[in-house]
Amino acid sequence: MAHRQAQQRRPSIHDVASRAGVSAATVSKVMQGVTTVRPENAQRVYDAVEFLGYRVDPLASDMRRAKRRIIGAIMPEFESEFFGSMITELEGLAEQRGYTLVAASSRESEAREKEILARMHDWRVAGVVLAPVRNEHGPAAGFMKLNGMTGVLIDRVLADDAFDTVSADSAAASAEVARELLSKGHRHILVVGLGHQAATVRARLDGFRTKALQLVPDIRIDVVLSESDVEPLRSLLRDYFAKGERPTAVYSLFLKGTLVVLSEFRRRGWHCPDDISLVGFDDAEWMQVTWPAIAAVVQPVREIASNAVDVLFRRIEGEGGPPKARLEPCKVLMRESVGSPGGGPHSGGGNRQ
Amino acid sequence: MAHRQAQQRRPSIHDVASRAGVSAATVSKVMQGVTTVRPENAQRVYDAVEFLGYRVDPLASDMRRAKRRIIGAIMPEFESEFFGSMITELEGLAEQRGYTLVAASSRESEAREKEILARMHDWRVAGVVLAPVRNEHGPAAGFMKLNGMTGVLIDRVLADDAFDTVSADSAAASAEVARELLSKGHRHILVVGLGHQAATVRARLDGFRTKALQLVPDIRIDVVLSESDVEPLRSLLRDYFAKGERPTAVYSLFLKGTLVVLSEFRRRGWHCPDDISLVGFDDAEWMQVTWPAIAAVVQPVREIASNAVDVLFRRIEGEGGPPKARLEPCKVLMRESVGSPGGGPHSGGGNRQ
DNA sequence: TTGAAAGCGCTAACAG
DNA sequence: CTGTTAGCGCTTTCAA
Repeated sequence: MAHRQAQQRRPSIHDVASRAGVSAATVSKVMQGVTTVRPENAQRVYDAVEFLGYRVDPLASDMRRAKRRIIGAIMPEFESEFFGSMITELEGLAEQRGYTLVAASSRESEAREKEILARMHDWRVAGVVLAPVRNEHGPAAGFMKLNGMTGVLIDRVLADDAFDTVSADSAAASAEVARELLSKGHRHILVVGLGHQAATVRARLDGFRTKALQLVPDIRIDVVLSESDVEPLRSLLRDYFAKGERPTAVYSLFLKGTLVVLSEFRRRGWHCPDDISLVGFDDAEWMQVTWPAIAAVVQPVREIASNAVDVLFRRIEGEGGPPKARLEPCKVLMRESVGSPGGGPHSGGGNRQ
Repeated sequence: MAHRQAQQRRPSIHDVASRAGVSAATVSKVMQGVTTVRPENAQRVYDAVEFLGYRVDPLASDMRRAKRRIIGAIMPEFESEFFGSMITELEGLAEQRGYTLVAASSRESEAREKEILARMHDWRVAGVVLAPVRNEHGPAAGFMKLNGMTGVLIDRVLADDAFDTVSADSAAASAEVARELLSKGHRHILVVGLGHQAATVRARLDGFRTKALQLVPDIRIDVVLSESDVEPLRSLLRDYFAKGERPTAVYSLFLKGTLVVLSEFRRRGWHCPDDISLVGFDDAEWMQVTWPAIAAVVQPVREIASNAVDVLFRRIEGEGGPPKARLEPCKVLMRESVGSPGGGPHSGGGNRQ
């Protein structure tokens, strides 16, 4: 029970000390669970703490310590389920270790990414979980390196010579998508992506292409990549289909791409899977309630988050050694949006989920 | 240009002071833009700052100031577009004012909400933007009140006697949905909601019902409310339809409800709008690319965020007066999921995008 | 086992 | 206009 009324100033360690009749140093020790305090005194401290409703000021406390118990997280956006859950996970994990997470969105801008990082450096964060906008070679990673910050890179990265990385095994997942689509009989497939995310998009594309060519050497794979932004993709795609191209399946390498593809299908009046099949990288809750349900590659958010945090704290605690690159396996959920080419209505058998 | 190499210790204000040949106090003044410093000295400080790559430590600085330039944000979740954009907006707004945003997810738990708040209080945040799990009367708001914290309540709130509130005008939006559905000829409508969000769900329900009854006194409105969680809603809904109920339209009062409704439609093989119409509170990107596109009420995220921050800073700066309750107008986007009852295939005319 | 003293990095009050 | 002094709230030697 807090006995103080809505107070002006919160009680400080000295208030506790004087009420308990000990020194601030002793209170500090008790609060940190040091065992060399006489039980009698400890009890007096506990009583005073309870009476005053005292709580340690974590910032003041960090001020004196070596490292601050804060970790930073920088994501390209907060609006998607993927990064939203990522932040939720990271926050929980940080909290478990007695750290506070400060999260910021780079809003897909490398410039902003670097500014945020500089601000986090000002905050003397103990470490940073950075999901770079583009890849591991951006200015933000450079800044971290230059300033000797400790951090881990996630998501749109493959491997780095300065930082540990944790990401989804895009290549393997894409290979599996290739296997699934080819096994359904698709022989002309369009792959849609965003070029500037280099690292991962490349891995996804290569993983898909390599496996596909290995299984069916004369498979036809078209690629529509938008270099910079999502919007151009819309017209590139429109042009592609306007030329009369008629692949039997589309594999979108990222979530917004899947939305763009769907909206292009709408425009042309095509339905999945009767007119064309679709698989997207990145799952979302709505994909299983729409009709048809959209097949998707599910990234293991929890695994990525927990590995990232593990690795990060290992570095924070001073563990050395060369940076490691972790890849976490994805799940591929084939849903109704995938059928057999030419299957037509009510014949696209073999759908799971 | 920073001339230091990857340093062990960041330069402090004293390093700058001694290099510039002035006192720390003078450096502090220069950094804060105080104009009463002799230009010559100011220049020496700037030079030293640049040479050393010095940046003020915001935490140390706050330590001495009255208030810390940190504001906290607590959202029920980060996974949805709504709260994701909310955080993005809040972060940007806080940053504009030189504040850092510390965000946390209560994960739909009032217990956790209160814990987070206590931690933020420990941090001596200048203010809090709280989107309560349930409503303005939860334990978290009580905690804030009790501890004299300054804050603003958003989203699932209507009005409070201790804090300013900012939320979407759910009632007005729901009235508009009623008007739209009735004008299309619907006379039997199911409303689906989650009871425990009391404040807003009640407003949405009442807004809808009042307007509907006013327009068509003998309209039939069924209500399926799940008290606690989303999952029970699924079976309640199943039972409802199993009884043979056959409304011509469904209005879901919250996003997850819309997903549940859609998935129930799937299960029964019903298509919108031919078999039944659907409108959901809360918009999402995917809703305009699915087939049919889902009609939705769009909450004005930016307006809510910017008003919340305005109001909050006004309080932080000591402005008095009774708490105000703001309601921001929503947009209702009627899309293909809404047609006329009995319209059947290709006759659900009058759809707008 | 304890507490006095010395700060962490910064700012504010007040002499000079 | 500038520097000295005195802290913010806490932790950490280190001597007692």
